[in-house]
Amino acid sequence: MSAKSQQDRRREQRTQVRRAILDSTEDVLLDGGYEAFSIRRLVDRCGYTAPTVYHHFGDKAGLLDALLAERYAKFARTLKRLQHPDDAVEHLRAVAKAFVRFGIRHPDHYQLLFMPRAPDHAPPAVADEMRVQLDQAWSQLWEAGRLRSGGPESAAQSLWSLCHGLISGQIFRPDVTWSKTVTDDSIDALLLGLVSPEAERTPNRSRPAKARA
Amino acid sequence: MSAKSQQDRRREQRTQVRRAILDSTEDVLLDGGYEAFSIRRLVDRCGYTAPTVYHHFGDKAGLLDALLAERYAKFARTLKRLQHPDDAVEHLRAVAKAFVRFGIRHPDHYQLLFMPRAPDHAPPAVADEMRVQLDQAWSQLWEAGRLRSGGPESAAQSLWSLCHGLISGQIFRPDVTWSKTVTDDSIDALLLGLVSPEAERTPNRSRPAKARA
DNA sequence: GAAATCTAGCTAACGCTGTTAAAGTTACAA
DNA sequence: TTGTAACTTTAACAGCGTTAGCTAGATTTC
Repeated sequence: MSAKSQQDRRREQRTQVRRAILDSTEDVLLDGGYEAFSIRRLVDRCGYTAPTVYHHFGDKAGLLDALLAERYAKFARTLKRLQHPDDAVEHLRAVAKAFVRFGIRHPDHYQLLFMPRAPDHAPPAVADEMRVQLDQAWSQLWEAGRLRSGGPESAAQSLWSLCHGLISGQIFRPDVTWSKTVTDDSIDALLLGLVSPEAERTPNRSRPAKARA
Repeated sequence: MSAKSQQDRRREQRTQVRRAILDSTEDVLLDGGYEAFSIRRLVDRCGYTAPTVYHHFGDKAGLLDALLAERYAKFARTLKRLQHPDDAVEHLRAVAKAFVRFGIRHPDHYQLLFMPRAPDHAPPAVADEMRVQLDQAWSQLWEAGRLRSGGPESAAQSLWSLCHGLISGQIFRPDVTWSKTVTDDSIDALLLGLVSPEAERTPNRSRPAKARA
């Protein structure tokens, strides 16, 4: 029992150190932004030295990935709460808008999660979960014959691209006065253009076929 | 006469040096990509030393801006050739698609022109010309009452965001297998969702009100 | 209990980056 | 000839991500 508890205590200490480093990472990130973040600044803040950080996280990317995995988990939970299991279009609309809002409110996290530093460096695997989730909704619409043109991949990538463009535009061009409705307007418009209303295909029109899509 | 010609010769020498540095910049950029570009690599290639580059271009951003101003001028000329003065929607469609195609074919130039390195660093002023040109088309549609919702700013920023998202997605995620039709599909869909067909507004319904937009 | 092993953290350094101060060189003007 | 201005260089600064090599301490093994 003692041996086991010793191991546990050591593991606990390890996670405590990781916790402290991650918290300082978040601090530095928050008050300097992504561009200003550096290992030097981090170790000045958290008291440890650079090699300790490397010992625990491998390299800078590993450190940021670890931080982002936590943040993404939180975000994924809020996205799960938005599900409209009965209406694929409303599901896509809600997730897309929430996603854009998240990106604009947390530009540093967004950059780390979805804007790879180099073309070959893929973002953390956890960031693809959402895409898979959305792909399901698109397949559903495709099987229901409600995509006006193109396949479900094309539609999924369209919405994905629009969201990314909305976020990075508003992040990187604060000098532009962005329309307050651009996010809602563009997502609504794209869905309107991609998806045909339910009534067009199913002959039974028990429901009034929706004012929106 | 002699004095003047001397001055001219000096100016000519100056532009020659600038030309040589810019050409080497292009070379380094082409075979290493944007990430791998550095002043050191540049001066190794072009024979001059770093302070010479700084003397002529101010700093790294100035050097890249100078290169990009040239490249953008070429690009703007090809865009001008696409104008459909009689049909604002077709004009927007053609310019948007050409723009995305340009971005994907010249990722390094695109990054420099439209992806500022820091949130406060605005892209070169020359890059805004196109936006102004497109804004005119949107105002035209707005005045014709053909925007389904939102104002012309919102619509313009929607299309702009979509284009940017399409390009940066396909640049930075070569691991994803992008749909070959995603650019056309998404631009068509967004325009379809943003702009109502001409017949909807004018009471005379001589045309069947919906082939494309 | 003593020896071997493993872990965590440190100091100091490497090679790279953008940038610049200061000095030397060259060409033209007075 | 002397002065002035532009041009180019050498040498360096401050910062970056990263790592080799060492020490102190805890854990395991004999």
